[in-house]
Amino acid sequence: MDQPYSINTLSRDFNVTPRALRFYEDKGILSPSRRGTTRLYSEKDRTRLKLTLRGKRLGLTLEECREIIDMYDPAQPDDSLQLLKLCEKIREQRTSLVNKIKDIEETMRFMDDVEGQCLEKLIKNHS
Amino acid sequence: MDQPYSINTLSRDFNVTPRALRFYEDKGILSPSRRGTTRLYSEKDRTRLKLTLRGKRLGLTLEECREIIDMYDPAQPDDSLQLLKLCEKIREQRTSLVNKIKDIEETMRFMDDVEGQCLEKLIKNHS
DNA sequence: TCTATAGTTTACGTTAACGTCAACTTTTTG
DNA sequence: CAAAAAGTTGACGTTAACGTAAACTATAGA
Repeated sequence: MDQPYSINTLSRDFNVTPRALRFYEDKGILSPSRRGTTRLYSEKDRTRLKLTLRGKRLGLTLEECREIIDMYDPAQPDDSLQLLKLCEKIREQRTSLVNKIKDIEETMRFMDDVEGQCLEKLIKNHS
Repeated sequence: MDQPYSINTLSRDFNVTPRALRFYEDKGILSPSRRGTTRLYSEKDRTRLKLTLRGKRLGLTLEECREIIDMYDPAQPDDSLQLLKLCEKIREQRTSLVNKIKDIEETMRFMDDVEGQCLEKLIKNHS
């Protein structure tokens, strides 16, 4: 269940290169333990990697991904002020996500429009 | 109504630098006319710029933006085969957008989760 | 007409996110 | 135990998307 993953296994599972995994480690996104010099990735690393790749698909930078991911770390602060700051960050992220959805919806409408014109021409060609 | 825009006006309107506008021209996204050597941007350029920036916010490359934008050009083909290919492209783009929405929804759920934990701790701190 | 102001081209610099060797060191396995 | 397989650390290369500075040119207002 909680067996560690080698760098090659993880890279195959997520379809990224080992180089990328080492790079993410450099950027503080992953922090595999070591057996000697060999990296051992945990379930937590898998989760963080998954969140990172999801963020990338949405156009976030690795730095932005890390910001989001670090929110989740059980090492969350106990300090009320810090917790409130976290809540504010969450609010900002939500706004940004809502805006992205709006962008997507508008792009969808754009596609509909283009498709409409396209079909019209196709029909015309066959009459 | 259809007065042309200077490079500075356009850059202010969309909050991008003149350098970026020239760069987009280099990449075939914008194609302003000229009065002498000075660029004159049309309404069409504004539209294309708007679509480009929208694409960028969704994490598309300029090249991908151009692909989408070029679909709309009234210079659409009359050739049925080309039109069908365009339809296929539209289908692919839709799939990609739907996937992005899924990613956003999952990220939203993630945020909810983090916020939940956060509020829990805050309440605990005040009891 | 003179001088700001706006605009142009050319070209090198920069940052993010890896790719691609090279040169070793460990493991693992037949 | 020897050779192949897996992994490691540099370190330089690459692409996208501009930033930035230099050196002019054109145009517009006092």
